[in-house]
Amino acid sequence: MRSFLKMTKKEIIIESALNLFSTKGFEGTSVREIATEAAVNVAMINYYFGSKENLFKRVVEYRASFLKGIFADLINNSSLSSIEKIDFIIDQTIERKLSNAQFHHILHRELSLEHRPELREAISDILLKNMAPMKTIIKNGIHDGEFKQVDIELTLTTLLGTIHYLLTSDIMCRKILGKKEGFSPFQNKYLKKRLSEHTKQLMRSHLLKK
Amino acid sequence: MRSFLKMTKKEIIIESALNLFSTKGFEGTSVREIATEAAVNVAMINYYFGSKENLFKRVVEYRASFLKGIFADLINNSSLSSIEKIDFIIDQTIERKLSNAQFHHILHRELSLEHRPELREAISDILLKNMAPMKTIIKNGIHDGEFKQVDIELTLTTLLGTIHYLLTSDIMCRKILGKKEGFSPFQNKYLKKRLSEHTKQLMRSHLLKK
DNA sequence: AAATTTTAATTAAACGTTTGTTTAGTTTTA
DNA sequence: TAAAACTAAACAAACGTTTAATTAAAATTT
Repeated sequence: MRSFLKMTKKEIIIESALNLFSTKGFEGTSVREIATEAAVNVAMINYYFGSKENLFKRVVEYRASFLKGIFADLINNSSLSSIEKIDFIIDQTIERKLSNAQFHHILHRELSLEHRPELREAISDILLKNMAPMKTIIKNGIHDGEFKQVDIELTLTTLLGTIHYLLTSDIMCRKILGKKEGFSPFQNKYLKKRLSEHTKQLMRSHLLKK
Repeated sequence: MRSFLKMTKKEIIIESALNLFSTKGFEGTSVREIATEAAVNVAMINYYFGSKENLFKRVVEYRASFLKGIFADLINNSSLSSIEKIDFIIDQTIERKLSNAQFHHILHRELSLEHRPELREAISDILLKNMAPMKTIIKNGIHDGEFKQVDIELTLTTLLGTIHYLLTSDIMCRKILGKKEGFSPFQNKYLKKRLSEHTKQLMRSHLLKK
């Protein structure tokens, strides 16, 4: 059992729901399971959130706030070259995706479904807002002559796609890297370093002029 | 309604299930929905497949056979350089992922869940078998001195991740590419070409020695 | 070729569970 | 003492599955 120290019951429910939704999916998780995990009465969930679907939205909102405003001040940092900014973005993205792997699973799973269109809209907006500053950095790099004239949107897709694809599941990650069953990828320093080095090298040869 | 010409009822059920599972998820789809879509009695599903979960496995098996044995003979084709083989793989992968987008959603969604471990095992094996010949091609390219000494597994991750990430959802695809709501990405020739050119260019600068 | 038997396909109805949600009452807090 | 937090129990609806009966097709025997 996790420790729910210094948390309101509402937060405990959200954290429990996040945990279950990410491993079992929305429809695969019952409110009774959430209640048990959070050690509260079933009725409390509807008392606090009105409905299961509403709880789901609050889970997304709750965690989405973690992602806000990153990279925004990186754009105007004149002491870094564009490729150094890309390096920074790569490490930040790996760090963030690794430590919130579960949450990212929820987002992308929901995106690939055709239920709850407003939620899909909200999720894609979250992800897109995150891409906006990256886009500007590449654009500036091109404008300054540091970068080649690449396809900006698809370059971002490559950056995020590489990291995301590896983290789709622990099982795939293990198999891609040829690791044994004991290997748990998501808390692994070696994995972080290897992924970081590959992605940086990739972006350098893709972006930098010769 | 789709036309189920020249299909056995079993196949009709599988196709209907594939369609619904991919848009609403496994738990989000009821057997009654599947029965309605396939225009058969509810009991027929358990009659033919035993259970809903079994039907799901059969859906995966059914479509997985489409993916078998591709690229296997590409390895020994001596009339193509390694980078030309990569080009071929890129176009094939785009084509295949685009025309089976729904099915790929099912696979990756199931992978990101922690339900049904045997199925996750089976799916990751399917995906991995697909990567094996690609791996060999890159390995050979390196050995022949045509390619740099890159991280082979992560290079594949990049190749597949780029394509996969763009196709996570039509809504994300539209937003990444800055298209209006009418734009339907998955049957779009322009998208194919743009994605193909970007990925090829990316792989060339990543793999080829200068 | 017709009649008969056997097997397979199909159906409507019901099964017991589980689902998300609500109610009505109780305890706790302010 | 009024509002908020919390509980056990019950709610109807939906779930996957099974049953028992019927129709259609295939195989076998006359």
